[in-house]
Amino acid sequence: MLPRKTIHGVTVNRLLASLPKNEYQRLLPGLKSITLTFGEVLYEPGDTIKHVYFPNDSIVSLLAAMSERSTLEVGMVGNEGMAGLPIFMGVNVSRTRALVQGSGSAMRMTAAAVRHEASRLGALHRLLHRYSHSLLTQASQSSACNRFHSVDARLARWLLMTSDRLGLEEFRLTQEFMSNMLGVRREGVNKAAGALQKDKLIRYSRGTITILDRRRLVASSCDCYAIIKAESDEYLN
Amino acid sequence: MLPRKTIHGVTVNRLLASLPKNEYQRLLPGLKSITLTFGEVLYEPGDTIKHVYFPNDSIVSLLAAMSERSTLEVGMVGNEGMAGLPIFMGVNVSRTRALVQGSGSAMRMTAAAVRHEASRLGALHRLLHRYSHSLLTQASQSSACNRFHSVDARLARWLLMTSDRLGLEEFRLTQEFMSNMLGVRREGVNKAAGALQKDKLIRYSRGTITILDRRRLVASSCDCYAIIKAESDEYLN
DNA sequence: CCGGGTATGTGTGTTCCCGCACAGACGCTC
DNA sequence: GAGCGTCTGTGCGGGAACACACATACCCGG
Repeated sequence: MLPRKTIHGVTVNRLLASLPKNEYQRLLPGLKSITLTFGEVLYEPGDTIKHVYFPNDSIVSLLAAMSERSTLEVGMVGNEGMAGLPIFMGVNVSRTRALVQGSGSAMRMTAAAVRHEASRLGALHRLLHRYSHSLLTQASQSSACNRFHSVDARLARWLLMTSDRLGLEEFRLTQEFMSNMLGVRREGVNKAAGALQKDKLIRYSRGTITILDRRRLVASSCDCYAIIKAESDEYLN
Repeated sequence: MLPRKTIHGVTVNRLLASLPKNEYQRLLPGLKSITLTFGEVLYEPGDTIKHVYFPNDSIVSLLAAMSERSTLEVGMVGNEGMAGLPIFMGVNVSRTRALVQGSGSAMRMTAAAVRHEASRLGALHRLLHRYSHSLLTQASQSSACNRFHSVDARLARWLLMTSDRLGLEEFRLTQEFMSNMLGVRREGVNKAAGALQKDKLIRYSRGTITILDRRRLVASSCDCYAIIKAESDEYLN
């Protein structure tokens, strides 16, 4: 686990925390602390984006939805990022579904405030630029990963990414849910999870997943995990 | 075919063509007209980006390279865009391979000039923001497409996207090359291409591909084509 | 403690695509 | 026009993941 900035023991959004104090102070009036609850949908494809979200200890998944049945995660947003990036890019409509994958707190900002802030070349502007690159890299790498790597490896990667963003080794998620993230069937997740459990890398039962051996789990996942992680962590420097 | 801006009959980059005259004039000294030839590699993953490229009638493919054998296209850049976007986002290193997929001309600009231009909030800044969103959408949609759709449909989509950017119904590309773009084996491309040819949607022989029935080829491709195309075309407005 | 809903385990066939192995087929050069 | 390299066609065996179909197992509320 990386060291993480906290206030009163609660993880705070690292993107916001990287802002110089004066700029943060300027943004503060437009920021509102809210709670995101599992399953909540922030945007559907085609929706106008009204707010952006800076997760603290929550996670937002960005999904490409094809048919009603098939969805695939194309981006995962935790305390290193922001959901609602299109607003920053001058686009008001979301092309993905933004789904709360992990309950927790987040800072919310109106689209208008983000647009206003994007019209000046401050620290937030610079950070969001670099975050855009990070998200693009994540999408590209996941794309190739989904194409070439086994369900087992992809599940391992996904669990690690989730654990990193939650800052926990244990969390609750059903196989059904994960199947929607990985773009495979529920039975496929079952098989992959069974294999990981058999190797004592994770334990899970009825929606509760525990990472038992992080190091070996990383080994069993593909390099994609390390590549995406490096890109997500280092852009804040 | 869309109407396309031309100078002396040669297609010009639409992104640059969308700039107001005075801003274009300001950029002009930093732009150099060059020729890109098929197979040329502009950047490898990890390379420092020295120039960005605005294709006129050329095409640049952005590839995620996993093992030496496996590559997958994560973005296609034609006259609607720019290769080297990370520079604009404040990142100097490419995470993808940029490969010239179609010979032709392009405008080249130094990284320093792009950085300088990004430090003012002009028309280019706004356009590149929106282009970033377009590229992110393209990567996301392709990702899901690669996951859920058949090789046949994906090949149809890819041929259409290539044809759009070249502005031609006929072009030269081997099955081997396409297999690297689609992330499948050469034999898989052969089978898919054979199916399309049997249905008289395309004709091909020894590297020369001709689109015979565009309308039905669109029908046989997935919606992904239309979605990506809409996003690529409309951001310039 | 009993039922119903949710979550998980397992099996059987099928399909798509991979890996390998060649066999043609065309085109360029000497 | 002989030879060689590149590109294309095809066939076969195998494996991963699909679709469908159930058989549990656990949890919670009445």
